[in-house]
Amino acid sequence: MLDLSSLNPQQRAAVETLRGPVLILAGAGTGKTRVITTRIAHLIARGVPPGQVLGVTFTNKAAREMQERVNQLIPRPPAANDQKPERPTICTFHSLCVRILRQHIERLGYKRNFVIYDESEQLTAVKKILHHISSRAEKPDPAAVLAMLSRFRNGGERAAAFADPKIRALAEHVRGGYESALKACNAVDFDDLILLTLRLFRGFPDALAACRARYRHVMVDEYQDTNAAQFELVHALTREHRNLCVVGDDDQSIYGWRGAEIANLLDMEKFFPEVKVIKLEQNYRSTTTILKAANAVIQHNARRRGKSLWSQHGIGEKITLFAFADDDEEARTVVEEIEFDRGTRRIRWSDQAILFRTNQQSRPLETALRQGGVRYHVVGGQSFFDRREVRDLLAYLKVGLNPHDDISLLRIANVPARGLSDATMQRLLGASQERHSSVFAAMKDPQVQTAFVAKTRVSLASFVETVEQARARLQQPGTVNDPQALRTWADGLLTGVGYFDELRRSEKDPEAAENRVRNLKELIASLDGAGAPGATPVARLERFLEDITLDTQREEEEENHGDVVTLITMHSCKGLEFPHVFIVGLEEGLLPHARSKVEGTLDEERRLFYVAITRAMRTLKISHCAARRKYGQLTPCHPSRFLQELPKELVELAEEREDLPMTPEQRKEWFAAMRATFE
DNA sequence: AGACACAGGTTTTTT
DNA sequence: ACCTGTGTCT
Repeated sequence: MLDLSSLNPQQRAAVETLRGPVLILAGAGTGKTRVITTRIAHLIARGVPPGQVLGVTFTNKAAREMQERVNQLIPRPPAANDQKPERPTICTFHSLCVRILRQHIERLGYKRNFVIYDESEQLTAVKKILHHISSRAEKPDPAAVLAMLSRFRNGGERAAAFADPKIRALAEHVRGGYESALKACNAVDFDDLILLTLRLFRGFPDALAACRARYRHVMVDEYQDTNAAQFELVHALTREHRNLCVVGDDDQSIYGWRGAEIANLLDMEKFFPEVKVIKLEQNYRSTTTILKAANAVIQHNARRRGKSLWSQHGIGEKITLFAFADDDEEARTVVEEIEFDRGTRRIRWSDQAILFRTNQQSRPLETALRQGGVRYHVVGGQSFFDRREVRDLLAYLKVGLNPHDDISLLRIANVPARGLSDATMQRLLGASQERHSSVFAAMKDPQVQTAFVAKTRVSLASFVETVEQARARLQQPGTVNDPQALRTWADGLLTGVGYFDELRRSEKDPEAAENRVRNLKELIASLDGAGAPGATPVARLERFLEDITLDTQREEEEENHGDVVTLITMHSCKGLEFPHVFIVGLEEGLLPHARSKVEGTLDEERRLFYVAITRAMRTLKISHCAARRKYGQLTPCHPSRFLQELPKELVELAEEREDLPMTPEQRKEWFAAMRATFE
């Protein structure tokens, strides 16, 4: 039997409320994941078939963690009879929808092997349409149009109201073309995954009925981050049986700018009047000082479900407030503090985190850390999958699967150069639009071919041949039982087209070139592990691409190992905790960000500060500067208004220090001397 | 096609 | 300051 005795009364109530709608308001550090996983285990212990339990998260990381912890809690079913033991479904919104769509999407006029476009592919599609529309007067920002498009499609009308009317108009204008362009490529984007599932449910009640019957108990994590479409999806599944348990924290809603509707959580009673609300307020992470500060700050927000964190961890140290002359001094002193803590209090680098509002703030910090000889890693930022060569490889793989995927085809058509110039591709694109066909189909069309000079026709024919051969080899029946078939295929494809040679040639630095090649080879090697063993190479490749598109962070955790300081934005630190936290750049214009004043999202900026504060377990240091280098210019700054919301008695000002040596050499010596002192 | 110069625009980010 | 996209020249 499941042991609930170590839970506090609120946690226990949450775990034991098994039927009907439940809202668990889980403050930062209140054992949320533990409650969710224990509740799932409890459902199963009380006789709910595991297969009827659905847990939905936003990130793959959260899904993995939950999956693991649930597995530890529920007894392994006897592995006897050859039928697979049922497990609860714990996955992200998007992978849930992929599962549903892989079964039913043909009813919506897509082919079952649809590809999923990631953001850069979406952007390419938008750019192409904007180009086509060709509003010569001004050059619109495609990223802004795409963001607005996403808002519209997800039903975030309210949020879109503040936006630039030009962008709005453009987004509305582009919408039709964008949607049909993707559909023509048999491609769906992240939003489509949710929206098409909704369309499926509306158009085909039997599909909805099947999903309702399958998922009788639904839990949703980070509910404050759901957008209108996700909200509808959850409601479609649970409206009837009403076994919906949502977990979240309105005070930690920091993704409004990308469509999250905090109202979904605040107005839960509107749709589920009988909802049972449970507040988790006992925090197991931070000192009382830190929690008092967090409570005081967040109380300045108007519309919220009241909640007040407390803990038994004692008062702890006061919050230290630093005032610096500029961002360089800030960075240097942060490093000095880290090294001082390490020397005097044996605090490891890995117990320290530096939090900032914008990514560009990491630059001076990184410089100072490197000069001080401190190991660090930056969370987020440029992803492995944004690298040019990785995108090229993925495009090749996608074309192998589906040559009618225009975005991928256009990406690789002339990489490496094979005589298909931009002009040629533009004409092909035009021809494909006239014919309502894919670019690849246009390439094969004899009528289209006659429009090109002989040399180009040869290049075209040879490219078409390359693609078709690659596809034929991928589908060869003999390769089913070779676990390395995919790797061999992909490596052969890239080698055959001369991609590796091109990569080596185009990179000046030979070492960097080898690095890129090695990265690619490793990624190709990982194809071996894709999909179910014994499945066809096509199926395994589909699975591989799906996993990569839906889970871009998966490899990045390896760098997390070892004794290194964490540099992270306030947005990506949600869900994490660190013994010692430094929040830098508490200035008007940065936090709250200048843009938030225009957009009227001051509340969300305050929540961001709240999230940052509540990451700290033991000590918290906060700093602001009198001036900061912005776009190359030293600009004066004023302390953030949020600093005044910190109760005075919880804060102490950092002592003035004598100036540190300024040149890098002197500073290195200074740090060496300090280290020597503590040895 | 590739190298170079110039203009413009700089929040947050997962799937 | 720095990165991206675009335009021009070879």
